[in-house]
Parts: sequence; C-alpha cells; structure tokens
Amino acid sequence: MSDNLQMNMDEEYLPLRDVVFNTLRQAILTGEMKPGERLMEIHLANKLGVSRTPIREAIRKLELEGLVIMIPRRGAEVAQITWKNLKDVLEVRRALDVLAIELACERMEREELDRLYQACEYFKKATESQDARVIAEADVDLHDIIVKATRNNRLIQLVNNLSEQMYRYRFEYIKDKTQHSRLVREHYEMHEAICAKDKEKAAIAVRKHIDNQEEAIIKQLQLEKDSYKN
Amino acid sequence: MSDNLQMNMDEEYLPLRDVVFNTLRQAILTGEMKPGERLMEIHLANKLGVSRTPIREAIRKLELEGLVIMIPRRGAEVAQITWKNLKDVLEVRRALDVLAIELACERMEREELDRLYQACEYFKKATESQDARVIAEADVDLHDIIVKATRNNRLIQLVNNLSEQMYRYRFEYIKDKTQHSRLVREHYEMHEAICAKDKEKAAIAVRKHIDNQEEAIIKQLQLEKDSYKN
DNA sequence: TTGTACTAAATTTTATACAATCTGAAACTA
DNA sequence: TAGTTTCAGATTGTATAAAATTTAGTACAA
Repeated sequence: MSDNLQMNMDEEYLPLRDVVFNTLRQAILTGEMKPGERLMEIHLANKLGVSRTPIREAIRKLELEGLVIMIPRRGAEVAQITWKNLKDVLEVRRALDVLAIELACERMEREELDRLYQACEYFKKATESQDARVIAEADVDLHDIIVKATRNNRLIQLVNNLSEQMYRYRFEYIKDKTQHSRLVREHYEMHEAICAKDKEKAAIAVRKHIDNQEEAIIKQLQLEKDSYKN
Repeated sequence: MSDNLQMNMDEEYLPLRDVVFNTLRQAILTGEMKPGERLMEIHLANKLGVSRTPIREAIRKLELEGLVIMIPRRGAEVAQITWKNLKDVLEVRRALDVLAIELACERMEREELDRLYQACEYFKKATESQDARVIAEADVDLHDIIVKATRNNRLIQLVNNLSEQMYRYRFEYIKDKTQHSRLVREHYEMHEAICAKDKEKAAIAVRKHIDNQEEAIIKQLQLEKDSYKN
C-alpha cells in the first residue's frame, strides 16, 4: 500500500469510525489497497493518526459490505475479487438495474426527466473531454438520477453498493474510447424509454448496458491475468 | 426489552462480537426488542456479561444491515419498520426471488430437485401439524433449496437478509390457516416449473407467492395500527 | 537437510479508563 | 407563567492497557 492515505476531515462532524470507514473503502475501491493485503490495526492507526478503536469499528462495517474478509484472530484483509464473484455481482446488479429503470418509468417526474436529459448531454460532452475521471463521474451522476427516481431507499442502497464493488474495473472500461459512442447512445435510449414509460424498451436498454460492461470487465480481467500470470 | 437475553455460547469459537451480533439480531427479528428501543452499551454489556467493545462492534454491523439506526452521540436504536420501508423491501425481494428461481431453472440438479420435492411434501405435512414454528421452518428450508441452487453467493446473502427483515410478520402470516392450502399448492407449482425449466411459469409462481405475503403483512400491519392507534 | 520443540514477537481480542457531548431538570429571569 | 441558563448525570466517542492467540524464528536432534 502506498503510504500516503489521507483522511477527509473537513466534514462538520463525523465519528472517526465513519471517516476511517470512508477512507479505507475509498482506498480499496480505487485499488490503492490491493486484494489480499492485510489491514493491520496498529499500522492503520498510526498512519491515520487515530487509536485502534475507530479502526476496528470501520473494519467491521467493511466486512459486512464484503470489501474485506475476516479471519478470526488473524485479522482482516482486502477481499479477493474472483471471476466468479464478479459474475455473481453482475448477475444481481442486472436484475436490480432492470427493476430500477422499470420503477423509474412509473415514478420519474417531469423535472427529473429534464435533469436526466441534461445528464445525458453532459455525459456526451464528458466523453469528448477524454478525462476518465470526469467521464466516470458523469456516468455515476446519470445513473444516480435513475436509481433515485425509484423512491425505493433499499434499492438505492443496494444498487450503489453493488456498483461500487467494481469501480476499479469500470474505471479502466471507461478509458476505452471505442465504447464512448455506444455508451452515449445507450444513455439516450434509456432516457427515451423512461419518457415513453416503456418498461420493456427500458429494460432491454439497461440489460445491454450491463452486458457491455460485463464484457469489458471480463476482457480487462483477462488482461490482468495474462500479465500477472496468476 | 425483556431482561433475559441469552447468548448462545456452545459454538466452538466465535469472537464475542459475532455472538453479540447474532444475539441482538435475533432479539430484534423476533420482536423481543421493539422498534424505537435504544441499545445502550453499558446496559447491554452488563446484561450479556461482556465489555462494551464487542457490543459496539456488533452494533456497527447491525447498523449496516439496517436493523438499527445510529444517531451520532446519542447511540443506536432499533429501526422503525414503516409501511414504506416494508414495501421497499418487498419490491426488491420480488425482483431477487424472481431472479433466483429463474437461475434455479437453469442450474438446479437432479438431486436438488428431489430434495425440493421432499421439502414440498414436508411442508404439506407441516401445515397439518398446526405448529407455526414447524411450518415456518419448513418454509424457510424449502426456499433455501431454491436460492442455493442459484450458485450465486451474493444473491443468496441478499435474499436471506431481505427475508429476515420481515420474519416477525411472516410468523403471523403463517398462523393463518386459510392460506395453507394455497401455499402448499404454490410450492408444488414452483417445483413443477423448475423441473420443466420453464422460467416464465416459475417467475409467475414466485410473484404470486410474494404478492400473497405482501397482502398478508399489510393486513397484519393494519391490525397493529388499529390496536395501538399510532 | 529436514523435522520438531520451544521461545519471542506480533497481532487480535477484550476490558477499562478518560474525554466530549448530550439530556433533562432545577434555578433563575422577564 | 413562559422562556432561558446552568449544571449534574448519563451516554457515547476515543484511547490505552491487559489477556489470549497466532506467527515466525531459532536451536537442536535425526
């Protein structure tokens, strides 16, 4: 792990455990902490300048999110991402994203539809910028609008969690310029389908969207496998 | 809360935090701890005969499961179950149960199909026993066979979690004898559909199953509302 | 060289101590 | 009386200490 973890302290008040939780989660999702790497309490406590208690509590939450696995009396380590695991996540995510867009068809209001359209436009512009971080953020914002329109907090939470599980791969995926026009098109398709309240068309569009993502991630994983030979 | 929480200590080794976690979760799901009730650390620590540390770590996990909500510097309390919240959970569960049975159609093996049939028969016998606990257990076993057949660990975990969220209502639901024959029939329908690998028929059957459950739970909630006038 | 027993170091697990914050009631003011 | 202030007690948040366990290293015998 690179030795420059930094905590974001400028929130008005958050218990340290939550600050630590966010910090570690971020480090894991961005790949700064590699799968298999151990999370040692004293080490982390020193690095982040807090005591071990908040570290431990943060790890408990990461454990339940599936980002780290615990081995009793040995400690926690960053969860390995296996191919199987990823396929499982995507399988579930596909179903939930379909549900989300179907509900969005029913429940999205005019004002949100407008914002969704703006987000589509903004995403298009973002792809032209060639800056992967900007593109990724625009993508997240767009999908967020759809998911929030479901008005279903449980669904929102689950979809967000599942999406996060593969952030690091999506990042690589989004760098692939050849996909950009397709992504832009699919976003517009989704917007159209929701406007028309056409659930079937919407479902088909999201499925395609996720299928593409899955394919890209698998390709990505294949590359890593080849280069690291594990 | 009744003052006789008991921890299950006979496992070979589980960290105290996990024992506490299971104990508290059980207490919440069975209704022994009522929504809105505060979880005070010292109190719980004394009652369970451990220090505050494992209590705190258990609460962190309950928090992420949505069973308790945290108010900073005020502590945790058992999450209120609102109507909205229940509808949200059921909405997601419906989608995931459909996914599960569809995958089961693809992946269930001969031996599991046999066990599923046995579970159907056993459930039928259980309804005759009139013992709600026996019936509930038979029902859980049956659905477990289907969900496990998906081979998708993430899905298994999520469905189990969502099911648990309404254990206390299902319990009342299952006492309603007029529903029994319908439940038995629906179970056989599911088994048949999976045998035939007929995803559509299977999906329809589960949806009906959950719709019934939803209706019954809503009725139940209505009753409580009337009797407590809140 | 390999295998085993023993010891020391590292690490997690649990308990306790201290600090910060909140709550609620009594005292006080207008 | 209504509203504010103050303060004690309760409770959470954080840090540190003690206990239990695992890991790793070393010495010694086969």
